[in-house]
Amino acid sequence: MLKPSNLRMTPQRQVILEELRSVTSHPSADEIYELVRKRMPRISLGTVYRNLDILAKCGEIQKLELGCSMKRFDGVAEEHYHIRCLYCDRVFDVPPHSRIYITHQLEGCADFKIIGHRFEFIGICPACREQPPS
Amino acid sequence: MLKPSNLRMTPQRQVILEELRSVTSHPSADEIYELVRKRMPRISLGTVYRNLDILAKCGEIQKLELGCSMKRFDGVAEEHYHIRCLYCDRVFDVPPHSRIYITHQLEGCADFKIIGHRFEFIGICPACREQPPS
DNA sequence: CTAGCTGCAAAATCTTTGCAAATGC
DNA sequence: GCATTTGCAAAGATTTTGCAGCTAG
Repeated sequence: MLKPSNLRMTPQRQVILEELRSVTSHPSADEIYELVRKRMPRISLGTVYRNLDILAKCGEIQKLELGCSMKRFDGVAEEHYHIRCLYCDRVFDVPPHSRIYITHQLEGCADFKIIGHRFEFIGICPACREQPPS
Repeated sequence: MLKPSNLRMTPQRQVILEELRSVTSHPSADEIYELVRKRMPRISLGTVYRNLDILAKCGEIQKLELGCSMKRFDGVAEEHYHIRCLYCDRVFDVPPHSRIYITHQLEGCADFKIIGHRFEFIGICPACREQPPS
């Protein structure tokens, strides 16, 4: 979680961080852009992308690499798993105590240095179970 | 692994399947296009995309949703985990006996119907350990 | 025959980038 | 003051789609 000292806290960066932290919906860059635009109508989408990248590199937020076309972002920096609804594509947090212990020893991949893993549950959310999409 | 009877086995589809099954490199659509083009110079990229989609929907191949910008494809239909090199981005298979037992019971997500999971290891491959990229 | 498929090209989607002006620190 | 950041717009990268002609079964 390195924070290079040459980074500035611009109003744009501040608002992007605040808006992302105010929701639990794991929004895409474009959704964050729409949220931020309500407070800062002149901000550009490029600025949103640039700041999300920078904030993710600093460890302030997470850029999620889930199995959907767009990247999504999470204002919670602590690693945790996610579960995505197959139908509505919404993403929810898996409670941290459900984090699975993953061994870093993989038979047959002995020469690989394992440095992490990505884990995503796929399921059907309560809302979509009630009312499957047309 | 449903195979709708209204599907035809065209030469293009056949060659795409053969080429994908002839490699273990988990190629992207564009890489498959290049492979197929050696045997079928007039094939179009659109046809490759359309056939990869159809073959994946039939369960003949897998469309991998890994944490990289392009989708990659796997000619092995059986589910197995993958490990991707952080440096060179190459993807390797994790031997099937390393498959981890994942409980479908998730505390706190009780209302979610879990139907699967995606799991990808990130590591550094032997080649990149020997000679880190510049 | 005819539903499904192809090649081509244009469009769509998501993300990155070049540049000149503006601005935190 | 000056390196970083911004808005804008254009370009890039990947994937999808419309269409008219072709083809497997």
